[in-house]
Amino acid sequence: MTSNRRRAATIPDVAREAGVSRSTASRALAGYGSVSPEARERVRAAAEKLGYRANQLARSMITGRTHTLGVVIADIQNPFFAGVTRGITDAAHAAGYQVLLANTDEDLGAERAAVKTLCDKHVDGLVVAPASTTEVGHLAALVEGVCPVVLLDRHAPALPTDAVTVDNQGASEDAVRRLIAAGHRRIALVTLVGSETGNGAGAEDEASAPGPFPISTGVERVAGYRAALRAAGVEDTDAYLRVGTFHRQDPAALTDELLSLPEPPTAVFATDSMIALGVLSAVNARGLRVPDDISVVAFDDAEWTRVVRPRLSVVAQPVQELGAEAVRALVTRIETGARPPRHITLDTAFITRDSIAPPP
DNA sequence: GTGGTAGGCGACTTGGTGGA
DNA sequence: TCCACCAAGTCGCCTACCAC
Repeated sequence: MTSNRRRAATIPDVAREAGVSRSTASRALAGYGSVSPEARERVRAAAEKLGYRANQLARSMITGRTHTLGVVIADIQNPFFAGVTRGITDAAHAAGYQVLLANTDEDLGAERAAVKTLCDKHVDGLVVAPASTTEVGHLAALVEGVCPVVLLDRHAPALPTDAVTVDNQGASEDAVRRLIAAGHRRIALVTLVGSETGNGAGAEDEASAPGPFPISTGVERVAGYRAALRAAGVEDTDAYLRVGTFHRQDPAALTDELLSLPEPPTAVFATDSMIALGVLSAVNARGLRVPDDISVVAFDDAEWTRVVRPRLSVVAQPVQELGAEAVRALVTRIETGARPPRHITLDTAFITRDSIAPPP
């Protein structure tokens, strides 16, 4: 079987067309050494005529660099990661890098496969939102080797590399404190964790039990929730804490279970905007009104939270800036080599809208 | 300023050799 | 004949060096 694909023009082709040697053509195209203006123009014209494009594969062989970044995100459908990816691609292009994207659905096995695939493609570095911040052996091997890694949205203390996050605990504590200030005492938290954790949290029968959490984000947001409740004198801080498993438990079902309790919560804190959708779905299904019957607060300022009625009060993260900062940290690490790992923490802001009211 | 040449990058294929 | 193993060659490009 023969290929219909025409052979791409190479430097020898351009040199022949321009009537110069390969050396001169190469010098003129790459902009090094000395080339007369006339020869440079002839080479340029020949390259344009032949549609010459430098072979990046061949160039990568020499330089050892592909100018490609691998990005491993947890949930491509989540508006948070859509915004983060926008920040990543903009910052990468500005720095002269292309991006290869992989989605893991918060699954550790899928993450390991994605990391392997991207490394096989010889990306210059990886931005990873890890499905687990405790099981990071596959990333540790890279950090110790030749592929720099920057963690995004989550950080793993055992992994000596850069991480870019927000102050999840502080932001969560602040959000719950605002519900307490509005008079609430029965405040629920609904969250999801990855599907394969290796520590039991992914088991079906343990799904609604509080912790352990495989992701630092979950640990910190729950810690902030508990801290705020403790500070308000609430003894059983886990009575209204519900932890589901990504793709197994529906946040709406978890919320419905909470609303079935003899003393149901008067407020719900959803740890991301997708979970908030599930919470609202369950609230609507029961004919309850926000905020008259139940107050709702979400982590993430997704666009829809500003459009629905009532508009949701949220913890806003600098979503695009998270991605851009991760790329900047990664490019610095690629281009300047080893330096002590940094944990960059960006600020959040609580946005008060219409979904908080005193308890009924 | 220019031309010619050699070496090297990494993954893969091809061909030669030796042993079972 | 089959298999395993190894060396050499392939691809396109960059770079250094020397000669003119």
